[in-house]
Amino acid sequence: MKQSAICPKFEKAISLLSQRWTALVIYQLLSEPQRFSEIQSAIGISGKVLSDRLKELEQFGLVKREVIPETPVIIEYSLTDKGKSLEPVLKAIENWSQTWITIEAD
Amino acid sequence: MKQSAICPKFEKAISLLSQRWTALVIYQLLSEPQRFSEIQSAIGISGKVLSDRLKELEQFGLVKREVIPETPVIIEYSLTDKGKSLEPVLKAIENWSQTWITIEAD
DNA sequence: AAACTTAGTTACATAAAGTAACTTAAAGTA
DNA sequence: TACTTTAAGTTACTTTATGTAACTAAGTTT
Repeated sequence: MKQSAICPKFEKAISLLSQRWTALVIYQLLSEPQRFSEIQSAIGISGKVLSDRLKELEQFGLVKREVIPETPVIIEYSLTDKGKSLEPVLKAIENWSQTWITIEAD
Repeated sequence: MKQSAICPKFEKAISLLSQRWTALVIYQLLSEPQRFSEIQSAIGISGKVLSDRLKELEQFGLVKREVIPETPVIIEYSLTDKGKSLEPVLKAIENWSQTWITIEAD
């Protein structure tokens, strides 16, 4: 029984990125900082799960939540450097998808 | 209400890769073709879910299942070209994880 | 004051994943 | 021959994650 030679850092990264919605939220924030409701309608995630994901991503240091005291108050989510550093990963997926994924018309 | 400008191919790729275990299974097969039980013990996935994932990946054209009529019979799973083409994606994640993920000792 | 918007939260329903025992087929062992 | 083991799954059941929709709190517009 040869046990997992899988690097724990890699495993942790994978478990982060393979949570549903996580990659899409990051991808969405890659273009620009956004508000809760913008992310929500852009990717079609429920408020509950988006709320969960943003908290996790914040804890993980990938996303920053900022309260902008305009009137009315704006709550803006943006990527930290760590978050932005995932861009190559997302781009690699994007690239791959253009070559290998087909969408069947129905 | 500006609706999803997200590319459907990208979205499909993301929904594939952000299913739990999918990326790890592919990563594992990247090194060499393997048998069911090898994958299972290497990444610590349950038989049930591995079975599900392998079927999905086969349907998706990423993995090939081959019955090798040795004695005893060997069932070998390997990546197709489409599967292998995910290597840059997995490597990008691996790279990222080495720079940005920390494992806390406890 | 009444109605609306933003950023959530709560309660409940459904779907996905984990666990452990079981199955089937072939092979090895007593 | 009967008994056990191994590989590759499957099944039944439990736990966890996600989805849905209604609700809240604070401020805004009418």
